[in-house]
Amino acid sequence: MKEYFPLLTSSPLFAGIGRDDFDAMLRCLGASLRAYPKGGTVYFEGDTVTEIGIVIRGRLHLIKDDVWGNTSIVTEIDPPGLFAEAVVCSGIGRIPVSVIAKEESEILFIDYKRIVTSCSSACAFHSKLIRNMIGILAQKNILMSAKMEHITKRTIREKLLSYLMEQARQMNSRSFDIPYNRQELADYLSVERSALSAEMSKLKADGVLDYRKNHFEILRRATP
Amino acid sequence: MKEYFPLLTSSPLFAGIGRDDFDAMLRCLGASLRAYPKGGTVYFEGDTVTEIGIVIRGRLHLIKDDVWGNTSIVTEIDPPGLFAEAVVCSGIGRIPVSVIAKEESEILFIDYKRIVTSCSSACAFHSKLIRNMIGILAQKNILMSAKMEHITKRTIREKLLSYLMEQARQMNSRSFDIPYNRQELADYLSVERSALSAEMSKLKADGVLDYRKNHFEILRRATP
DNA sequence: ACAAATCGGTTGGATTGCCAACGGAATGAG
DNA sequence: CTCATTCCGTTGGCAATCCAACCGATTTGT
Repeated sequence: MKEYFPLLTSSPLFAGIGRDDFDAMLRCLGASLRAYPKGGTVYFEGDTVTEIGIVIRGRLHLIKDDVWGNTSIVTEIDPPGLFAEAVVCSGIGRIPVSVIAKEESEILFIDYKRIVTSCSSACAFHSKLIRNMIGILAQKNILMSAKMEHITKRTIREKLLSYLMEQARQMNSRSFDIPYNRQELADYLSVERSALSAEMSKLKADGVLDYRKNHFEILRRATP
Repeated sequence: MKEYFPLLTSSPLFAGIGRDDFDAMLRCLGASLRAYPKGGTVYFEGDTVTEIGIVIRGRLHLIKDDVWGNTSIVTEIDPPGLFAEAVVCSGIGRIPVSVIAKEESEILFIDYKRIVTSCSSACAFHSKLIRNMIGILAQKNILMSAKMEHITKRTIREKLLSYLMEQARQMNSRSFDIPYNRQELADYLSVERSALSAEMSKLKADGVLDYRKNHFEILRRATP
C-alpha cells in the first residue's frame, strides 16, 4: 500500500497525514483496494453506497442515463479524485449517477463509518481526516454556489460579467487571468462558445472590457 | 439559553442532542448570542468570518451588491437557519455575500474551531455535531448538483423534463406531486413563468405529460 | 519550415426565450 | 354573494441564443 503514498497524500482528503501514520491509517480505516477492467461498472445509478471512493489508477466517468437511453457524462475523475463522497456523507445512500471505468482502474474504498467513528486506539489522524472531509464538502459548496450565481443570470452578457467580476474581486484587481480557454469558459457558463465570443467582442467594443487570450481587464461598469 | 432548546433542536445541526447535554454543550462551544436591529449588518461582503451563525429570531437576507450598486437577494434565512457554514468550514474565510437583518434578529454564533477541536472534557456531543455538520454540507451538495443538472440544460423543455424525471425517479413512480407552484418552479429552473407554462402546455399536447396543479404524470418518453 | 491541428472571432438564419399584457378559474374575506 | 387577489395559461412582438459553417491566427509535431 505504501507505494500509493505520494499519490494519496496529494489528495485533499489525506492532506497533512504523515508517511509514518499512513499504513496504520489505511488499515484502521479498513480501506480496500479493488480493480476494474476497462468498461467495468463500479456503481449503477440507484445503488446504495456506504463507501467513498478514491481513484488510484485509470479514469472514471460518472454518467447519467436519460430515461430514453441517452447517456451523458456528468464528470470525469482522474487520480487521485474522490467520488461518492456527497451521497455517502449525506446519508442519502442512493447514488444518482452510474460510475464506470473508462480505463482499467484501481479504486480505494473507505467506509464512511470508519472515518467518523473514532477507533479504539484513538488514532490521531481521525480528526485530521474529518476536518479534511468537511473542508472538501464545504469548498465544493462554495464553488457550486458561485457557479449558480453566474448561470442563473439571464443573458450571456450578465453571466460573463458576473463571472469576471467575481474573479476580479477574488484577485483584488481589475486585471487578471482566468483558468479557462473560450470553450471551457462557455461550458462553465453553459452557453455557446460562438455566442460567448460575440458577446465578448461587443463588450470590448463598448469599452467595458479588454482581453487577450485568457487575460482580462475590466475597464468600467457595464450599463445594459 | 435553555429557552432556545426547542428551536435549536429542530435544526439539523443539533439533531440528536439531548436536553440534558444542551446547556453544557453551548457553554463548551463558547456559543455567543448577539442581537441586531432591523436593517443592521451582520457581515459585510469580504469580511473574514470564523464563526457559523444560527438565526434564533428574526430574519436575515444574504445579499450581493452588483458593482454598479444593484443589490440582489441571494437567500432569505429564517429561524433556525444556518449561514456562513460553507465559508467557515472550507477555510476560505472571506464571505462572498453581505448579511443583513431584515427584522430585529438574534443570532447564535459558534466558533468553528470549537466544533472540530475536541475539548479537554471530551464531550460526547462533539462527534455527533461533526457528523451533523458533514451531513448538512453533503446534503446541500447533492441538492445543488441536482439543480445544476437541470439548469445547465439548454431549453426550457429539457430543464423541465430533467427536473420531472428526477422527481419521478425519487418517488419511484411516474405519477407524483412536486413541492412548487408554477412561479416557484420557474424560479427554481431560472426561466420565465409564462414561458414555462407554454412549454408545459406543449408537452401536454404532445402526450408526453399530464398535470393538474402540482400533480404530474409522465406518459411517455419525450422526443425533441 | 511545412503541415496539421487547435483556438478564437464572425456571420446569418432558425430557434427559443423574454416580456408585457390579458383573461379565466379558483380562493378567500367581508 | 360580491369583490379582490392569486394563480395559471395564452398570445404576439421583440431580443437573445443556438447552430453550422467559415476563416484567420497560433501552436504543435515532424
